[in-house]
Amino acid sequence: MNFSELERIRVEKIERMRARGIEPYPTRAEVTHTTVQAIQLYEQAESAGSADPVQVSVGGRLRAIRAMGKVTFAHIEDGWGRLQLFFRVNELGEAEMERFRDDFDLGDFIQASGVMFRTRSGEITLHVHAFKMLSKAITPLPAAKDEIVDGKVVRHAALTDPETRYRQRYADLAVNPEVREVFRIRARAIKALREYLDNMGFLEVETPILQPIYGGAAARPFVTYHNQLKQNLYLRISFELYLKRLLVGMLDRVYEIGRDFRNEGVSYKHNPEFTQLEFYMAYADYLQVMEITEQMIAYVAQQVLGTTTITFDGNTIDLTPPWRRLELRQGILETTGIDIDQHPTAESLAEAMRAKGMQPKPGYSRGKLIDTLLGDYLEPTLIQPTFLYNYPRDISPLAKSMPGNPLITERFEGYIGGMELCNAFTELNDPLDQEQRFLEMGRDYNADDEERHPMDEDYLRAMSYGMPPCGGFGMGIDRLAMLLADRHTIREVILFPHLREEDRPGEKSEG
RNA sequence: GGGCGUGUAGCUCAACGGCAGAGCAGUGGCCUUUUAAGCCAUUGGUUCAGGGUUCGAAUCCCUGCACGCUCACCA
Repeated sequence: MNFSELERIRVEKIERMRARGIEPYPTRAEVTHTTVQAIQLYEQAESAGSADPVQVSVGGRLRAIRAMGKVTFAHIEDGWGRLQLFFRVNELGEAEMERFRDDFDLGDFIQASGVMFRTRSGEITLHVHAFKMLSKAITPLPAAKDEIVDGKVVRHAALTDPETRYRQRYADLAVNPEVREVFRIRARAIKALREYLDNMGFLEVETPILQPIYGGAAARPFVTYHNQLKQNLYLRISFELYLKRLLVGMLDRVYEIGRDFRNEGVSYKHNPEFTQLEFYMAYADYLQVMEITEQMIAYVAQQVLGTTTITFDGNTIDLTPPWRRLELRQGILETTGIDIDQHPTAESLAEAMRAKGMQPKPGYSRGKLIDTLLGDYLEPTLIQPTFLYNYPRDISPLAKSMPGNPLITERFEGYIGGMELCNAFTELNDPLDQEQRFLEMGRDYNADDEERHPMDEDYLRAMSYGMPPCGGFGMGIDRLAMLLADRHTIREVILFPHLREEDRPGEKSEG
């Protein structure tokens, strides 16, 4: 390891400690309470009027040291909270006071034992009678100082550089407690989703991540290779086709929470790998799935935040069911003045768009043009929860057509905060129709090999055994976490988001 | 991939063609109820990398790298 001057000073402290027979990385701790438990214990004793000393042993990272000669104050922080420590020469003696001063730095993990009390200024504090090093930090944490303003911790000069925060998430988490809270929110949301679906009788399953044929979405895959099988495998871009096979096998309600991989550009709402929830429910249609969706999201918000009203990007958003339902055609008509029903062909629709001063991509299908209208004009306006429903068939190859209108499918997408959150439909379960859709898709993408999807023969074989009518649902968990934690880029809700490889010392990067 | 922007001490930031600085952190000292403790002293720099212009470059120009924003792409 290459050490900076600051680090070298700490390494020398380690050597001095070892020379004195003190282990800077002891094998075991003897911690009896968390910081928060220690404070609660004292508050209980206080309100009960007990005179018995409240003895605790706590562990945590040193976040502040205020040495004042014969007395020293410090704050430690553990995963639950923070606690002030009070060291006084009267109890510890000169030698121990000196040992603390010489051996300990900000960032070190310390164990402290003693009796809880209140200082003159009223802060519940541990009066330290004994302490030991639990783990010596060599690298100083990105410095930050705290100020208590109206009972809230205000952190000054915290680590803010996004590159450092993402590359060294451990340091980010260590000094920015609100970042830790984001990932607690995320974990609670996933737990609540599981609870909700489990209570409905859904079975959680795991399906292949390495797939011989990828499908279920339109995205370029990551490709890998199995040496013994001598074949290419693809990292899944969705779970859909495998989960629906399970309905053929009489697992009527299944869901999976896991990682999808899409070899596409990154943005504030796209990461190459992201977490998805998909569920499939036999004998349900997209209207029932719609109701489940709004109930489920409201449940999750209630469990995670204790309310169904959230704040996202400055907007107050009410997740209470029922959510607004807006036919896609109507939504586009209202935001652009274009009635897609009046334009049954791509040419006609493109002409209408040009008449409005838009620049539709040449060669786009009618469905892709509609998707452009949706993404560019309608989506940003959908701040309050909204279900857009009834999508064109040619951009919905796995969804069932509406009875009596083969060009429209029973599909909806849920939008919140101007962002697509989920996508669902009445699943296509007619194997002959499905084969036809695959063929149409192949034609659409014939020109561009990268986007063309291979025909999944085994999926058709499964469906030809008979698939019950069913509703299916997919949702980006990262985006849900963004909404619940009020974070505006996906990297803030992914612990280790992808960044370009870091320049390594000694290696010249080639132009 | 395109456009715009950023890159200076461990962290947060100044200096914008003329001696590379501050606060915090660090180091040494004083201080027995502090809490962004205070006071005194002090260390610390390949100014992202490489090239160019200039008497002189952190500053201007070029190239590269990384990051951010944005556009494109992403049923």
